[in-house]
Order: sequence, then C-alpha cells, then structure tokens
Amino acid sequence: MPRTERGVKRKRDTNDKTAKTSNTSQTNTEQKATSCYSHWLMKSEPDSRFEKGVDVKFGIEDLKACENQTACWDGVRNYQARNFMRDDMRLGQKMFFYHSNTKIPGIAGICEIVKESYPDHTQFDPKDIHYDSSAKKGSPKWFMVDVKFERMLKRFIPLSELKQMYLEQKDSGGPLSKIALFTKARLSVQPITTEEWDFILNLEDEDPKS
DNA sequence: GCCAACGTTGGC
DNA sequence: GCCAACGTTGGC
Repeated sequence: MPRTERGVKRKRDTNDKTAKTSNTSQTNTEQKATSCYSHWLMKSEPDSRFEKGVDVKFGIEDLKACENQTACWDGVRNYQARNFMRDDMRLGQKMFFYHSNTKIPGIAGICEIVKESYPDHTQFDPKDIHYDSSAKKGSPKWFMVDVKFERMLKRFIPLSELKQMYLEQKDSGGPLSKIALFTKARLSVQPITTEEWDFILNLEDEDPKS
C-alpha cells in the first residue's frame, strides 16, 4: 500500500475534467481506449514516516513481502496520477519502482501491472488517512491498479545519476531530455517512453558514475 | 529542516 | 474564471 502522496482531503474537483464521462459503463478490462503510453514510473517511500499516526512506508522490499509479491497502489490523490492509472495503464505493462523521500532516491526495481484500474477502497474508509468524504460509492473518485514485483535492478540507479544525464541531454537532446521525473517532478505516477525505458535499463550494466 | 515548484482552494 | 493564499512534494 504505497502512501507516497501525503494525505489530503480535497473539497472540490476543479481539475477533474474526465471523471463524469469515462468509467461508469466500463467493465474493467474491456472498452478502454488504447493509449500511447507503454511504461511507467511509480514513486513510493521506503523509509518510515508517520502521517496522522500511520506509517506510510512502502518500499520495494515491502512489496516483495506481500502475498504473491503483489499489492494495490492505493492512496494516490492527484488527478494526473489517477488518470494515468485509471485510463492508461494496461495489463502486462512494466513500471519502475522508484524510492522517494529517502537518503538516496532512485529506481530500485521493476514491476508489472497485473490488474487494471478499479476503485481505491481507501477513499471510502473514514479511518484511512486517504479517506475522501466527497467520494461516493456509486461514482468513485480515486482508482488504483495492482502491481507485482518482477525483479530488482542489477544495481540501484540513483536520481543523481539520472539528473546528471538529464542535464547533459536537455538542451542537446537525448533519450532522457524530456523525462517526466524532472519535467514533472512532483507527479507520483508518470509515463516513461520506450526510449527512456531502454536507456535506463542499459544503465544497469554500466558502472555507477562518480 | 529548508524551500522551490506547483497543485488546490475559494473569494471575488 | 482569475489569482492570491495556502498546502504538499520531495530533493537537498
């Protein structure tokens, strides 16, 4: 249960342009439009941090320890991030498990989407830190997917290394020149292009820089 | 612990 | 529907 996004209750839905039209008549695995996104990066915090008395820690080791090495990605309360999960994530797609808010942030491993979007149950639970009193059972506001651990990266790829490459590439162009990790830094669920994915995977086999 | 970046709120 | 105030994210 990743809890990267610090819990907030929001009274309005100002940015929620797509909520009414999609999803109500969808069965879960059919009828979703195809999207150009192919890979993902999802952030979660590997260190203990208490929010309203609840530990929000959920690192890749915690996912590994889950039954079936699978967990639902609950607690996302940002519309852009939600829309990616709700509308674009497809069964079988791969994602990078990113460790945020920790001493050395970076990419720890790879997971697979094993269940497409369905309502995030925590929005209905008054005791949960991500409870949203404006969400109705008949028209849920927040969605999640299930992810399954696939493997650790051969080496942890720190944010600093990706940043260095991003800075080198952003003016001259290069595989990482537009990566959301830096152009949309605060998004907790981000699309990764095939080019970015392949480039980052190749870093696994290289020696760490500096 | 600081704080820049940026998303949300809500008065007008 | 603008936008100032406010709150959160998350690297450093």
